[in-house]
Amino acid sequence: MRAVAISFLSWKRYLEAKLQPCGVNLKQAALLRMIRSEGYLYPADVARRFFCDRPTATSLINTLVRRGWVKREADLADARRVRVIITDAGIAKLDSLPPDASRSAPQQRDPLAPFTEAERKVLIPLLQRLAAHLDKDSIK
Amino acid sequence: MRAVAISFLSWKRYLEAKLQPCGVNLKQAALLRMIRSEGYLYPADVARRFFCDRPTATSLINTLVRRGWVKREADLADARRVRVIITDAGIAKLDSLPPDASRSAPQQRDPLAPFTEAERKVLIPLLQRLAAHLDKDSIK
DNA sequence: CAAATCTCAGTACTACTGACATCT
DNA sequence: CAGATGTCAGTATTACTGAGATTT
Repeated sequence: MRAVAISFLSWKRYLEAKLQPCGVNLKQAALLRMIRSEGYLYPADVARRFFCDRPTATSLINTLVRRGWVKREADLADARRVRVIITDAGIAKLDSLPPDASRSAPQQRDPLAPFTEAERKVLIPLLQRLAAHLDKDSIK
Repeated sequence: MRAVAISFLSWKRYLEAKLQPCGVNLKQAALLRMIRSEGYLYPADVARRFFCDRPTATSLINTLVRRGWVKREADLADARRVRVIITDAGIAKLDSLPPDASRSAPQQRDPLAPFTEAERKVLIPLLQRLAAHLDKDSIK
């Protein structure tokens, strides 16, 4: 897990440095991308995906609302719930980000650079199994 | 990198929940462990190891000083520098932590549980190479 | 009424920038 | 003096707890 932590933290710091001129941090960019691709998210979804509590999700959402990148919308099916949707400004902001500033789509600094094709074929499925294993358990 | 992020964040949340009753978070525990094992650290070391800036390292150290777990000491060889050393209370606190609450020494929830012995022998070196690759680049 | 969902108030910690004092 | 090291002030974000409003 030490190697996982170093990998993640190095990568995070690299991406944050890259995103910073855009006025976005890693979590904000990831959240915007999720909302755009899914159409909307409930605050509880946000909390689950970011491994945080619901009040924390509220503040994550609030910072994006303050920037004008997302907004809240009533959910007609269940009035307890709120849909978080992306705004035009949010889409524009996402489009303005450097293309490799994502956890999943690297280019300039390729995490896989030091590995051969055969090693990648082994490493990637193993990593995905590790993530699935740890993630599953974390849903208390 | 997505799998790496999910693995790390799930693991982090699990450990933080475990450490919380002790009044320590993951970074604090890791820092205490580093200081104990190395004897002392300079603030610049702390910044490098936690992938943060020097002022942030100062506040990490300050929170531990406030708790009485570490203290600062003059460095005789270079008067610009400060050594951060652990106190008796810090050692006692470390010893009181649950044994598997570390990034490196898991027990109750084994991250490697779903893997066979052969798979572990493959995954671990690959992960260490990934960490070394990303970490190296991050030293600007 | 019990449970789910969300938010608010308050607190603490993390992280950065910019500035500055000190020492090599 | 240039460079390295550490800290301070100020600000913003993240994260939690505890409480409360609303809806199912």
